[in-house]
Amino acid sequence: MERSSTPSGGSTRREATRQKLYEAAVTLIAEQGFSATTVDEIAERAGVAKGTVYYNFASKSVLFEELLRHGVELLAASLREAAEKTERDGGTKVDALDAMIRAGLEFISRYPAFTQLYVAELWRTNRTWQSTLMVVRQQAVAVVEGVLREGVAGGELSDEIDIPLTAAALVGMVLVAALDWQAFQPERSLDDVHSALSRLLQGRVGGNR
Amino acid sequence: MERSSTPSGGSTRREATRQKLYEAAVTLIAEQGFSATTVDEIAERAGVAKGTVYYNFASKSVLFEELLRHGVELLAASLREAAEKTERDGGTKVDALDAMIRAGLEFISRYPAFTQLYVAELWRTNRTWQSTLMVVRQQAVAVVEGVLREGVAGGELSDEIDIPLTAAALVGMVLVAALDWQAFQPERSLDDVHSALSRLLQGRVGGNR
DNA sequence: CTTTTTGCACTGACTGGTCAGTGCAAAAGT
DNA sequence: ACTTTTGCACTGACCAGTCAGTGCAAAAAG
Repeated sequence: MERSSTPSGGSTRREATRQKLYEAAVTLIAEQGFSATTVDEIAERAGVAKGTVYYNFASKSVLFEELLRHGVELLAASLREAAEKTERDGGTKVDALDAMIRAGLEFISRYPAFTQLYVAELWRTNRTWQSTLMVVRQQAVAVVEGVLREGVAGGELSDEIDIPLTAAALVGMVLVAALDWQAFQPERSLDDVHSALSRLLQGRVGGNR
Repeated sequence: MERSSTPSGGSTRREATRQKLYEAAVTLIAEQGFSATTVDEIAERAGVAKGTVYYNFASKSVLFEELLRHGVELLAASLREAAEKTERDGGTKVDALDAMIRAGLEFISRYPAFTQLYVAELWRTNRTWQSTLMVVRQQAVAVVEGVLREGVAGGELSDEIDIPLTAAALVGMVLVAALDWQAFQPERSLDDVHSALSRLLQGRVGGNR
């Protein structure tokens, strides 16, 4: 019957199967979208029988929702870690933002499919995922907002900035630049992309140095 | 024998039907995605019979492709217009970028559904739309690249900026900030969003004014 | 002027195929 | 022993695309 959903403690075999299903689903859904991806395809790509999908997940939608939650935890964790590391190393808040941009780019280049899928589904007016996605989004944006807030409090950043809007814009800038990089200019290095974004963040676009 | 055709182009009735179908399709696809939207739904929302969809468009995909082309032309035109107007008024290139940000925001708030759909479909690895979407994307990004290039040539902008990457990042910033605004903070005014982005562009985030 | 023809625009019932989800007995782990 | 996975046949809903036919107005014929 329904085992407790906490992964810690479940059998290893089951967990391994779920992992294979996540990986298969994330790439297929990123490529084709949720509706266009069939459960048969997911099962086949994961090398598993169709029945196994339904033994492990209540439905196709549930599989997708758990996938989203799983993925965004990884992202939020790596952003948080980047910010904290900068903190420990005595960097400024702008340094922390810069480190987070890099962490974001690294995440996206490691899990491009998850990012594609996230962007594609986030702003749907569709009621189905909305609640899951709101949570998921908030986790990522909150980390950036936290750093901005501390920067303003400490006088390092202008107190005129609009924290939620600026955080959203920064996340968007990184997200879209990264996807564009992967999709349309894959020959560029991560450093190229990082320094372009860094320059934008630090206002070194206008004025000749 | 010659059918009475209106001097410029096809019959008015046909054009009106196609317009209704565009409008119905754009909102439905933005809400649900391409695959999850049925032709029956589109026809019903447009107030026509299903057969009419196929009388006017070869297939569901073709309807969607023409919709994309139609929409991005509006966007590129309004960006171009904003840049040119700034030019005429003797503004700087940074002023032009700022005007384009505003034009982008205005476009998005006028056609939110188109923007949603564009973002959701653009980075799919799926082969189906790729060619159409590349063209569509290039039309929008090229306008921004043009202004950046002129700014660098004229010495107003740093010659160290990576034009394609910066253009993509700027477009992304505006796109995502605007969608976030619509979806999660709709009470904010266009001016709020514009000034937050403007501040980011002009590097007034770091430093207390 | 009246009747007939022509062709465009549209209609909606229908078809052939697809796919999420089920059921179950046998096999394979652990 | 028990949990998990397999393989496969099956169902019922749903959906893209088709097609024979309708309505209408302008043009041609009478």
